[in-house]
Amino acid sequence: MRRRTQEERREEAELRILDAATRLIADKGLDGFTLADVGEAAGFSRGLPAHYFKSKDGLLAAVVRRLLEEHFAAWFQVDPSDYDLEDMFAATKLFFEQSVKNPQAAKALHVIMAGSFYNPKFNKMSAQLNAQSLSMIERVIRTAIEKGSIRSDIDPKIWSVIFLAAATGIMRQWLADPKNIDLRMAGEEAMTAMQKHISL
Amino acid sequence: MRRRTQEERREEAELRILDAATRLIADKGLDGFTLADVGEAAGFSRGLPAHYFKSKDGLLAAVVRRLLEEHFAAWFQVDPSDYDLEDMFAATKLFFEQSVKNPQAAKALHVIMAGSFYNPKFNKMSAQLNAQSLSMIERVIRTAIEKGSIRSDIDPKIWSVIFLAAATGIMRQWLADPKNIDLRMAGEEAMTAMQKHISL
Amino acid sequence: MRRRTQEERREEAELRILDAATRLIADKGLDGFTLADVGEAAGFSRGLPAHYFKSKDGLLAAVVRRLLEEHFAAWFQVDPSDYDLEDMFAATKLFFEQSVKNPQAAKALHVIMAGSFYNPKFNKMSAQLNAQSLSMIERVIRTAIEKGSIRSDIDPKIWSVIFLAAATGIMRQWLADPKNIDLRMAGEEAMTAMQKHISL
Amino acid sequence: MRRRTQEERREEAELRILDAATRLIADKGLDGFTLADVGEAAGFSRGLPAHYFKSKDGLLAAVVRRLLEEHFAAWFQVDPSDYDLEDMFAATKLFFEQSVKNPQAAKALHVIMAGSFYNPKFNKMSAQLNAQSLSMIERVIRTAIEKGSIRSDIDPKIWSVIFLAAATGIMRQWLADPKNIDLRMAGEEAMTAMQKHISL
DNA sequence: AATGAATGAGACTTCATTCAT
DNA sequence: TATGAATGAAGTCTCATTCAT
Repeated sequence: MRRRTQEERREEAELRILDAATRLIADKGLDGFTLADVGEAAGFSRGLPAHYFKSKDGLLAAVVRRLLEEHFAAWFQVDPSDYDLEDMFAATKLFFEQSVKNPQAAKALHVIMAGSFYNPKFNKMSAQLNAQSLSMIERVIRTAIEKGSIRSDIDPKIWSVIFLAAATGIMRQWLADPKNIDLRMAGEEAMTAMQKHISL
Repeated sequence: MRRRTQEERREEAELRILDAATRLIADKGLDGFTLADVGEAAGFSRGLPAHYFKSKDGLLAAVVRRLLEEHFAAWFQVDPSDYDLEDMFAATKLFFEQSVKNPQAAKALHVIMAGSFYNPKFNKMSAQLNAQSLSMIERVIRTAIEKGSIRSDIDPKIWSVIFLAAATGIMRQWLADPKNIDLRMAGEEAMTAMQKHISL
Repeated sequence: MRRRTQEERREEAELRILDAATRLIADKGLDGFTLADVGEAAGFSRGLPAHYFKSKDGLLAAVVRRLLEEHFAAWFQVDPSDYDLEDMFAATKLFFEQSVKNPQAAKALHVIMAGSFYNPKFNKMSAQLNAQSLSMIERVIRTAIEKGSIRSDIDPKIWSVIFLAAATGIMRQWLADPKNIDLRMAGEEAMTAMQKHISL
Repeated sequence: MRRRTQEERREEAELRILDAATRLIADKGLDGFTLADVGEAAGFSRGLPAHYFKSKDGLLAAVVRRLLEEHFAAWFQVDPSDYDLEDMFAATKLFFEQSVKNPQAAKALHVIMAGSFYNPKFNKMSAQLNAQSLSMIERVIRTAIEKGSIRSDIDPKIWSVIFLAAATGIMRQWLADPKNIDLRMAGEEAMTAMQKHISL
């Protein structure tokens, strides 16, 4: 049996570290763990995370990158041009499904977003994701109005805010108390309600 | 007479410290300032905040207490028993008004809630506020259903989640980017939409 | 008996820390001790030096400042305008005397100068001291030429380099091996030789 | 044939590593680079320097060895027995020439000497070089006195210190500020002056 | 032979907290 | 009462070194 190549070792180690970091972020919050904790949680030495990612911010950035790429790409990396209302609701549903399937990833992403409020390195990113989501929703609404599928007296900007607010707000509550909040039901109900309200 | 003055001075000093702390929480986040910073920002010595509030947690607790008492009492300290739908929407509107009037307080409260997720001393409080809000909304909805003012096929639990989600979600976006988000308009629009949707 | 005031405590503590740092620099070199070592050597906690001086560089800067101010002011903070050759040789002699009296200070200064070669924060300072010394010597020589007390075919720039080289070079050897080098004799002999050589 | 090539390759690789190390020492100081830096600067892997030289100290020792052997042999590895004053001044001049031709080597040597003061592994070497230089100069002076070419009232020990001081002091200034210091001129002038002074 | 992955000790630095004045 | 001096624990980060491939 051939031993793992260097590259494989490295790659696997990085992934295990990112996993451990994601878990720790979800479980203890951004300030609740140290780089050394991550190393140990991943089954490596206390120094390895720093060795790979140079700094805690570097590690967090890598975690964010991975979360966006591997878990929530459908939502965050979307081309809004050929998106209609149905697609958007479907994507939102997918986002919720993903989150239920991998609550730790969802929680970690949420924690990072919230905690990045004051970290100059991250608030730009979180602001960007927010703005990107808003403008995507807004365009979808505008297109739907033009197509005549929803009422024309709907303010797209306001309603993009409301839509995003509902989605993230429900998410927040579910993450805070997963046992008592039914993410899927609340999500669907809210979306249906909004859809009905703004439809012709 | 002399005695009174001492007490007053103490009280005023405490208030100035709490104000400074609120400002710093809003501007730099929970971990972005030290007790000494608070003392200096309040125009006192570096040691006074510790002297008055014993610890940073003590100071934060006092800040929370004050924010809830003085700024957001209408929302958080409500007796849901004699509350109807109108009252609730009015209270929400008031909450938004308060926040626009005193954004720093609103932001500080938000930051504390988010950041207290993993602070054992505070997550109980934030969970409580959340649960309290939810159950209050839920009871209001139930009562409204009984009174026949809203549809009976509405799930009070789900809709309390949705309502709170919308309110806090809009709040979050406004705090993150006050210039681009119109808190009052988005808030009112969202509330009206929900009200219409669940009404008979 | 009255206890020490806060200010006195602070001042004394700072001095003791600077003394300890000077000693450690002389004994172990710039990289041979930690801030914690300084605190303990001064009889305080391991954290105090960092508390006062923020960083190791900050502590070193304070040590330099103090050495220049308290031990070697005569040489380094001179107004060259009213200086003649005699004054300069006297100052040099004084510098050697000072060094013999307080070898630790002399050694610390030397170590810092040498070690600052690559520390951006300090090489400016050491370059400055060097340039300042050179230009002072050069002006003294020029004035002496004008006054006719030394030969006119002497190149002031070259000889300022030679003079400074001899002084610092002798210093260096003495510091490296105080028992085998007679700083005063070598210094005086060198100065006398140079003086004779450049005099008419 | 094959064997030879391997050895040559190894030898060339070692030389390139030593060159890179010399460059880095001159440019960044003893603590300003890592073994990995050396590997990369030499165009090899990050691990090769450690592989060849076992440790950083090992690498430094090799650098010193090479500098003394290849660049400054004339000065440092001299047999003083058959040396006269002329030879010594010639050797000094040669040392200066070498340094001008290969300033990086000169600077590296200087940096190592200065920085080795407190490195137990190296201070012995630097002390030895110093002592060796002094005793060589002293013997040359004594011989010259016996031969009657310089004054008998010259103290050989003192003057060996002065001579070495001037040479190294000028060197130091030139290394610190090569543009403003004329090493050759200052060196020659200083040597001529000393020679004249101690000659009959 | 050569690469680079992984370790772990130790440095710097920050700050809540305690204590002296 | 109020100030600020002093402590010490803990975190981040760097690297020489060892080890696997």
